Amino acid sequence: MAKIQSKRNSTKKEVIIEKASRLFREKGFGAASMRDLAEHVGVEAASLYNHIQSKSEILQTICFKVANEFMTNLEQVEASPQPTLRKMETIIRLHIRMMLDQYEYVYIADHEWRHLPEPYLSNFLNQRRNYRKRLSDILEAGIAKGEIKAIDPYTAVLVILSAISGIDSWQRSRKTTNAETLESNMVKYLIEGLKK
Amino acid sequence: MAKIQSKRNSTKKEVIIEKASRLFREKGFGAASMRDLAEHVGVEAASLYNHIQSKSEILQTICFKVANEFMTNLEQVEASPQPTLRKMETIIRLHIRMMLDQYEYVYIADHEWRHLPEPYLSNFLNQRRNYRKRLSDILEAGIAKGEIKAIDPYTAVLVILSAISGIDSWQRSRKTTNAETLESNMVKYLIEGLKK
DNA sequence: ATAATGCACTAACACTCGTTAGTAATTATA
DNA sequence: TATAATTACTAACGAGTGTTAGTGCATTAT
Repeated sequence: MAKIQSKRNSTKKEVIIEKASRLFREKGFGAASMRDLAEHVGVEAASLYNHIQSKSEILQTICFKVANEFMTNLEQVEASPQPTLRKMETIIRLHIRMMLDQYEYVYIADHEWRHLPEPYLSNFLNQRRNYRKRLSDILEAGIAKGEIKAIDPYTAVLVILSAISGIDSWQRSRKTTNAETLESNMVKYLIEGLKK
Repeated sequence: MAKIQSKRNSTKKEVIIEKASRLFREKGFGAASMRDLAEHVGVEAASLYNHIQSKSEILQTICFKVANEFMTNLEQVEASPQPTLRKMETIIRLHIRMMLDQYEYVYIADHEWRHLPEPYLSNFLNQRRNYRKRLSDILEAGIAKGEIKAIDPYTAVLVILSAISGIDSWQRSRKTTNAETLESNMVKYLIEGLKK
């Protein structure tokens, strides 16, 4: 019979989640059906349930995988002794690079979290709020130390994160600009706005 | 029997679209059902079809209403003799204000256009691409005239539009910051990045 | 060799979906 | 007041939803 596990070093569950991430991004979580997904995996819909518990479990896995990755990185930056501008640049570059080479996952965590069932939804939103708060704390500390311009930290965080998440609308027209150029252009714009 | 048209100066179709915009924004186009919508309007689902032709007609109406409003404004700005920085500020402020007081509509045009059926989908994306191109042309002209910093125009447009569309994640925590403050903070950050 | 597990299969359940037909009730026009 | 046009209603359609039960084959462990 048709077997899953095409690639080595990845469980069937991981294959399903990878295919699902592509599908959820293209059609949206609600519009993507399990039969859709099964077809992409090369299996009947019912067979998916030998590896996952539910459709929304897939969404949970994706959302929290991304959230954890960002959070881990943030903690490292917080613990480092770098000046504020460097900290921000590190964070911005990580966000851009995640957006570029884990596009599907990041996109879903950004746009499809609405469909998380409780209590995961609240959990996710709390983590998100917490992340932004700590980012804004970094900026605030930088302002207090006179390292960066006295801009409203909350607005700055909003602008920075939103600008990066907007890269998705660039993904579709990759031809004109390449990734490194985009990254450096974007960093320049966003960091310039923080300098004194 | 239960009648629609609660407010004067608005046809029943407009009432339906207004309620739908709220619903589509909250649950997403795919997850919002016609029976959901009908209940909010105070009518049976089938009755909606005396006023609209299909579910996706509602989405089309919303998306193109927003697109046209932005396009009209852009044409006025293009035709004006203002310096580049003023042009950009006018556009940025319009975007922010649209986001603030036509939130539901703008949000849907921003996030739910995926679900437009062809040929409306292509049409919409063309308009969007065109809009961004013309914005970036304004910046390019400004750079050529030496009025603003020599930043990559495409990246700048991406950052500006994305930053503004990210206001939606602020909408939910309105308490801390008020609208005018957010607008002026955001304009400051975004315009500062363009100055020489 | 035998038992045990893993996994894909078919079939089906219990919905929900957008939408249409046909009819009754209401409103506007004359 | 009689007639025409709107518009809301009930009932139902066919298709699609996530998910479960039960079955049998294939690989692995004993």
